[in-house]
Amino acid sequence: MHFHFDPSLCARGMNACRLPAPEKSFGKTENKRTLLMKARGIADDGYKWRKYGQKSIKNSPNPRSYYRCTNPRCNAKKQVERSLEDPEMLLVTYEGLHLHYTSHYLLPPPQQCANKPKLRMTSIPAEARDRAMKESPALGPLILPEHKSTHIADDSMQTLLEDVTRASEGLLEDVVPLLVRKPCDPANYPHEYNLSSEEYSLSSSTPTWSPNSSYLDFDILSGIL
DNA sequence: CGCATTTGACCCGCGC
DNA sequence: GCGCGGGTCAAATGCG
Repeated sequence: MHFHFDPSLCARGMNACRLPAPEKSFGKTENKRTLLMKARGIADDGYKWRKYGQKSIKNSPNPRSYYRCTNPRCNAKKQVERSLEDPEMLLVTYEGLHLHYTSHYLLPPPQQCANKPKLRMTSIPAEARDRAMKESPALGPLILPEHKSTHIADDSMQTLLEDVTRASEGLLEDVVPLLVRKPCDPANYPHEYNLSSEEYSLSSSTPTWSPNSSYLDFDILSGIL
């Protein structure tokens, strides 16, 4: 399994992930990508997953859980297991493509967001923003100088969603946090802020998201857009 | 009652 | 051929 992990990002509360090249599995190249993300900061990926198996893995104290997209037309799967090095980290391996879009891309009218949290940009390092700007010009409207604003405007959000929607095929959708797609829906805040790590279970089909973590990791976006 | 989760059994590829 | 390990199936169980 190949992944690249930057501990400094996690130290800053980022969901530190890299998208490596597709892995080889069983002798053939598959559309398989592994993410490493912090358990308490993990975002709901917006899809409904059905757990269909769990296996204990040799030389690992942590079982691996197998999930399949509940959409019958869809062959997307993912595997989730805790990292050996850091039990707070999750290894999420996505395989296959979503053959459908999620309704989560639909944003409510801006006025409905008036009293709801907006995307915060403060935890995004300047170098990451600069790199994302260079590599993903489409994100330009989103990347605001910190001294001007710490929030993303609704129209910028719309721009992102349009770009993401255009670019999204399967795996991309998996790594776009639900709150990016639908930030104003109270249903996306199912857990209390003080959720303890003990309460978080890998058996849940809907990983938790913590409002204390950054919503949007530009390292992820710059890697996939 | 319908759907999701659990979990042991089964299948398959690989190495020896 | 055999054993091992990873992935999937499916019946049992739990839950809303």
